[in-house]
Amino acid sequence: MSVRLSLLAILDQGPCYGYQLRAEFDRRTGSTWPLNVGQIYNTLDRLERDGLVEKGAVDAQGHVYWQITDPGRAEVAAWLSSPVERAAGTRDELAIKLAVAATLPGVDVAAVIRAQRQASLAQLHELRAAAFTGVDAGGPEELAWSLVVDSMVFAAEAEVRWLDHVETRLSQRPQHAMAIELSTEKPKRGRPVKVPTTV
Amino acid sequence: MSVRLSLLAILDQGPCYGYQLRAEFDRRTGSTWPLNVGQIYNTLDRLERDGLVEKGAVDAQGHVYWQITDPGRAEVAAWLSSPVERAAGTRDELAIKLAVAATLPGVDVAAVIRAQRQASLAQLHELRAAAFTGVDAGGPEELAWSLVVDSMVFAAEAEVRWLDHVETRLSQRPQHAMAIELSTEKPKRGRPVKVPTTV
DNA sequence: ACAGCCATGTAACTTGTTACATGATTTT
DNA sequence: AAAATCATGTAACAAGTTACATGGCTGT
Repeated sequence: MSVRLSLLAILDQGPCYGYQLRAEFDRRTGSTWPLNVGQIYNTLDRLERDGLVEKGAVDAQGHVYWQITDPGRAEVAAWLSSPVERAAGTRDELAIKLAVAATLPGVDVAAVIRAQRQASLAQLHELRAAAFTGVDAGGPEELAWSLVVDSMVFAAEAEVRWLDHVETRLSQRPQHAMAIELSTEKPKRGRPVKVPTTV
Repeated sequence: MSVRLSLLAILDQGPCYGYQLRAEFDRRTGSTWPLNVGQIYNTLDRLERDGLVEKGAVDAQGHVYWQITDPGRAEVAAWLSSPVERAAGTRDELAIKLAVAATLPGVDVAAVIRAQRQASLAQLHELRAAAFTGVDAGGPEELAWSLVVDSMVFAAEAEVRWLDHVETRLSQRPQHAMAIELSTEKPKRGRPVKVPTTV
């Protein structure tokens, strides 16, 4: 939902045309995750379908301007005032992968962890180098870019720390103590979700 | 891709029928992200379409067993041996949101950060409490669950740290120094993606 | 003239996700 | 007998993403 809502939030500042929206999004996210132009028009159509934006005027150059509606403004306000729920809400690809790999008898978890750790660490170093070149950040665009890179650095650090943590915990017990065989008995549902949802 | 590949990896251990697959997935991920049953059959159909699994025998109870194919096995091997690329590859909802919010003139970024920080911190405390109840983890299922919760703890910690970091950096300069007005000039593409991809 | 960017759009597709229908079996 | 769980499936949709088609304009 972040692309959709980001575009909506930009439109909340004033009407834009499609191509312009991409540039606005790219600048504001430090061009870190460049957006395919087609997706803009796609998303605009869907936002219009949902009544959050509407086609506005066309200027002399032929630019098709889109403007936000009242429901759209409400949507943006709700987005900005409510936190992003990730921990319990969204699936964590790496956590899933490692949990599954660790509980599968035939899998060399240690190797999976090693490979991931190496890649994550390499990434972290590159990120730190990139972050370093951007500390002199003068303009707002550089600052925005710098914040995004920092978030990646923090996330990568946490990832490496967690990998080490997992490696330690797994090394304390033999591989077979972790493995879960395919149950031939009737499957029972596991314990109910214990992780709080905080919604 | 993680659900799809997780199911495939489980099938790599031996044939399963749909309903069983859900239980296997749930147990192995600590029932943290319970899977809608329908998605299983959905995913199996798509895996079959892609030639990664095939319908196998039906037992006396009427259970439809699915088995992995050679291409499927190769896919699992590739998945396990290659790292998950998140930092530069996948979009970070919160980073996008904050970067956009911070560069939008009319937005009270500080309030957004405060709200997020409060929610993330509350989540973190709940997670730590949940993790604490699980440290005595005896069985493999408890251990798997514990690892997943730990990953959430580490991620939440990093999130809070980053939020504080952002707050500090933003408080150093006035709000207007961060804002990026909608450009009326011809949009130019920003700097090319500087963040390394490590692929 | 030709290459390349500006600009709008369309069509197809991916994974994930939910709601619903339908029976069989099991438990209470 | 009723309720719950087991088990398989279908239909629809969301958001993201890409490839492609089509013009106009601009710089070389």
